[in-house]
Amino acid sequence: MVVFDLAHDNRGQSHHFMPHYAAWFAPTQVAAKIAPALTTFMSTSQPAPLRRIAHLDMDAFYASVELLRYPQLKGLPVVIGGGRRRQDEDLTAAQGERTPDKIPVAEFPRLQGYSGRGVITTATYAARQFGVGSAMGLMKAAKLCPDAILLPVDFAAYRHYSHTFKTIIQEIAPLVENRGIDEVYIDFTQVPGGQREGGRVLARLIQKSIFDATGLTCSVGVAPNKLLAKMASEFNKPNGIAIVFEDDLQTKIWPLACRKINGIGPRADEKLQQLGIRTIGELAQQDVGWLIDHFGQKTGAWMFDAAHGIDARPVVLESEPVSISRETTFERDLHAVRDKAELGAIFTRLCEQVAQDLKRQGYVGKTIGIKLRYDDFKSVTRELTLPDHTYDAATIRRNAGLCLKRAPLQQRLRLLGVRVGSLIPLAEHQAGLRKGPLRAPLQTAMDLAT
DNA sequence: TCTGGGGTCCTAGGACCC
DNA sequence: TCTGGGGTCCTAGGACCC
Repeated sequence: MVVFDLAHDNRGQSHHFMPHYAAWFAPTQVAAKIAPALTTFMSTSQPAPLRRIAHLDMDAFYASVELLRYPQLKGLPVVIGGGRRRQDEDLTAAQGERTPDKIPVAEFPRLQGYSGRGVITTATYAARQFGVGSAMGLMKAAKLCPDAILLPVDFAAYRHYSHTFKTIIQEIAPLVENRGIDEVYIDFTQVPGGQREGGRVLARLIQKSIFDATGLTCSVGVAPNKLLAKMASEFNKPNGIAIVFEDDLQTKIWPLACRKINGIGPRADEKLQQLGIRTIGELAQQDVGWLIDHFGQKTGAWMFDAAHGIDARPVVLESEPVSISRETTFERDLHAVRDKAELGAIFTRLCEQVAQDLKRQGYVGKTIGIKLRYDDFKSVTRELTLPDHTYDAATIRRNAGLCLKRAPLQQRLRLLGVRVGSLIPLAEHQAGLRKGPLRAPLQTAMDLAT
């Protein structure tokens, strides 16, 4: 393999790159000088690298992080979720002077006797044996498996481990796209070693590096694109690697249920089944036009491509948030009139939290919205757009209040949410404000001149 | 005793402007 | 007086994902 040493990139770091990599990452002057030579070189002696995209998915992430702290729970039925304060306090009290790993199993809170509206976020395999699983109500789970240990969700801990494993990946392969707390896409195409055994060698290196640093395992799929990589990462869970090439489409992808395609959810799947389509292979046999007739231009065309393993989406390194929101389900259903004071207090607190989130993350938004969920679980949203961006809690509260007035309030409510959308970075907004007063007179002068 | 919280993207209709 | 498209913004709902 030919390696060019480009000495230093614009962050002052030293790297070795394969030639075609240079055009992307070298300082412009260097790239300009070597580009013609590279083009000749590539066209004569270097075959284009295969596009190799990896999807990495942490195995039972929340439960695994909890087991690092409480190894004595390994193999036992554990569910994580709820968030009733009682569990936190029980556990804190139970800890006392002991380190977490020394707390006897008998002292952990059980599902039995749980009351409240929480749902399961994660269940260990031992717990799943009893038929409990993600999104199930905790009270229902308590009936199925009363002896299961119930741990409160600890997002601070999960975020910490999330940051750790993502940093490790980034040091090995710099092109990483975040997909929530426990998943990433990685572009292997230009990474040294990324082509070896179709990506298996690099996947193994990343897996081992994460395990050595954290004790956590993950599963990796490497394929020509994100769509196939995402499916592949599920093939050999847990702690597995799966390599998929274009030629594997018919043997490895087509036998799978349509629901395995990321983007086909319960509704689309049901509709497909009604049309007699169950597998991706069957989906692939359909006519594009026919799919468009049933699912619309965009979805139909997308489904057709997906079934044929086609997906050109790039790995996206950074993206700006579109909206920031807070919502809460009440302990008991509340009525807009009879529980006005309680509801008002919650409403104000949600607005303050959103305002705080905006400030902390450095954004301002100009669309203020609310979400209501009624006791029959039906939801409505109302929103309005302000003339200017804001992160001010009182402004958000006032306008969210106007939204609330436009919603039906006869029925009792189970959830209230507040959202701020149409976000722009605070810095951008402030720069705009400084320019604002200057621009108006200039505009006028120009208008007069023309 | 049903069903959390934080997001993104798409659709579709209406307003409004050119 | 009637009749156009196209583009953008706004709003409400819904599917989907982690």
